[in-house]
Amino acid sequence: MDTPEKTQITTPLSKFEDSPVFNYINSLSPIKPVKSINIAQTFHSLSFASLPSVFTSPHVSSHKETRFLKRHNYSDLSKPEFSSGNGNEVCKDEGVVVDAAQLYHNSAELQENFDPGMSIGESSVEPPSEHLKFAIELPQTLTYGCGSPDSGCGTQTDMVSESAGKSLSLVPFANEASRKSSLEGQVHPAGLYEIESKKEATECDWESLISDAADLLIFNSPIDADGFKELFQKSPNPVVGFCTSFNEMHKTQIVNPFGSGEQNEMGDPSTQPGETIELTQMDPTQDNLSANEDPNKYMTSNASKAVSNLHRGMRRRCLDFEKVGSRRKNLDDGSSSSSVLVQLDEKTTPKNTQLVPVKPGGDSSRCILPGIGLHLNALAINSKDSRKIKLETFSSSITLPGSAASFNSRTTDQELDESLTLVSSERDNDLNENAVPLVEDLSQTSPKKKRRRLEGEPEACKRCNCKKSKCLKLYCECFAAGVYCIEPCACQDCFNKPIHEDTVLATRKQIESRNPLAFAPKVIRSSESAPEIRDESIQTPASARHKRGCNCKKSTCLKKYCECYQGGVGCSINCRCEGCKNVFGRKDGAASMEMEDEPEDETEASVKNGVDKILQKTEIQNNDEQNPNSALPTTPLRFYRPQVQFSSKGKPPRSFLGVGSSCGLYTGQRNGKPNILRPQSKFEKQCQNVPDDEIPEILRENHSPSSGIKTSSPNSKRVSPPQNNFGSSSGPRSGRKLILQSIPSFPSLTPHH
DNA sequence: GAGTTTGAAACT
DNA sequence: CAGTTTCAAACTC
Repeated sequence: MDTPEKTQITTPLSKFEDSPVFNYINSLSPIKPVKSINIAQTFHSLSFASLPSVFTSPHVSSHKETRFLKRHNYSDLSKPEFSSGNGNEVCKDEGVVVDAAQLYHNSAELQENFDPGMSIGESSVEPPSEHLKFAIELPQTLTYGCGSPDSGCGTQTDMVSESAGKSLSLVPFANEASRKSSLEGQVHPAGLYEIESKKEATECDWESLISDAADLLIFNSPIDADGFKELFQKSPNPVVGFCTSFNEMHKTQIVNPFGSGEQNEMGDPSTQPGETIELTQMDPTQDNLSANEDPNKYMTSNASKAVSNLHRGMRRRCLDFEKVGSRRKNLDDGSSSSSVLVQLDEKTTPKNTQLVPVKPGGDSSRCILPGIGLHLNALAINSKDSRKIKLETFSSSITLPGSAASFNSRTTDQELDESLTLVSSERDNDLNENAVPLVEDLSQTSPKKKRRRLEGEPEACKRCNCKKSKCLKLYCECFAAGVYCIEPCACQDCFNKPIHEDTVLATRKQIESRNPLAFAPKVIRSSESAPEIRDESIQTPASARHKRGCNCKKSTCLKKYCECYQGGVGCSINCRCEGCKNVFGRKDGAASMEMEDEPEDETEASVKNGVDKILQKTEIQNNDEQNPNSALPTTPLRFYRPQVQFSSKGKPPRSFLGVGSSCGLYTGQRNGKPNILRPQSKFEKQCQNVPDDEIPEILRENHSPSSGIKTSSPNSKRVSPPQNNFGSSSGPRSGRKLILQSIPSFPSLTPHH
């Protein structure tokens, strides 16, 4: 209201009032413009903020359609429909400022009618983009809406739903919305007015739709919805509540690779290279404060920014792949060095891969991202599934009651940052390590040579030293990790830079075409096992496995030459190694680590001693690595203990996470990101769960109990149980199922429904 | 820092 | 799929 925009809006309304049409409308609807406006704004702000990245707007699609299409291949068929439909609608919408004003008004009224809880919950659920989308549709709705005042929400809702194409449309919306969430931020001031009005209207529609469709689609369990609502309701200031919830969501999203699709959009003008900011730093509290101070302002121009920022943070952490845009240039300038290549959902399909440079100053998360991205990519294979994951994550975070709530609260951005940092450190996975320097690392940007870095700086991101591969082959650690080479790299003729993005992407595609999992984490870690690992020194063998297995002949799998060893995982049946003495688990099934279980003196005694040395060298960093284990907490409590207890014995040379981050692995693996969360919150759990289903078969091999590998492999015996999910008594699947149950709301959103 | 070893990646 | 070559990290001195 205070904002100029609002003022503008009101003005038009006054003018309209004079018009016969307006009068007619008024006669029809008791709604009063003024009041509605205020309310509308409130909602607007809320809705705006609330808009989850999850959903995209048609506009976005129009703008970036190409990218979206690529990435969102997985998206449901329905989606395309939307996009097409939206595109048409959008055209219509454009230039409809006046209508928009009315819409705005109407929407405000509608909002009033809405149940705050519902709207809020809805809004939170909704992606920002959706507003746009709805806005697009609104024009039509508007006309109708005018006709029937009472219809208000209901009418619009119906209209919307119709335009959308049906209840199912919600799902697609969500997908698109996620994509386009960034759009809002990008919107130009000129268009802002329209957009806002549209947004409001959209919100109304959205809310109404949700309310109507909620039963059908979104929330499988009322609990989820309620829980979500509670978040908002709890906070005295809806805005604040929203922010909080929003942040949480973002966190979740961050963890969730799938949100990546949006990242691109985030880029926008608003996203300046310099700005790249890290959401991590963004303090939810601050956001809230700002919102409180000037909600309207916050909501409007700032709101978009805030949202975009949040998204950005999320995205960046998660993986921004393509947004290179303006940033890239800056990066290229050499300002920053580190850039991260992240693969989006598309990665599921090799072709879609995209790289995004990240600023050096960027988040610590960067390092993580690459891995995550990759992992995600792998996971992404099932686009649908990916969605589920997202949703699940979201819902889970939201849904959790009491303890859960606490958990969520914890997962503030800061926490996330921390967790990310930890993860990153932890995760020096094969892939990730080198990939991106942490923020801290960035400071180190000093041209230390890689070796130095490796030796002295365990955590430091790896840097390559390629001379002939041009950093466009998997030989290059940076490239393999999905990150751009940075200044510290000693590579020659490097093409793995933002400047050569096209080349990099093309090369990646080529490699992926050859081997879709080429950029997937080499080490797959079953999240399930993690929990157990903690207590026990290292059960890694079981918990994690190298994707393809090693082929060591002379190193006896006791040196970093061995990828299994390097990844801190035991050798498995997949390995063709000779004379395996892998401390983390021998191919033959004997895991030195497992000694506890099966004390094979040979392995341990002899190996251990030697190993210990090695480990010590490699080491240290392992502290973080240990975390990985911690990361896998099955129970919420575990979250609190990020640090794992690695047995004094062996710390894996590198982070286990590699894999998964699992949840992505993170979920592991790359997913890790999610897993990433040091505390590993639900998110991780979810991720973990997800992985089984979503992880590519290859990845699964090791993990899934079903996989022949596991069963066959000696290690698998031990491992398999844990792997199965959390190793909890519940049994592998059961654990997962449980999670899913908790998550229900999101799944419902998925196209399935 | 130079040279060697090693095994993955790439190629045939 | 197997064998060979290429490559860069890991390692040694």
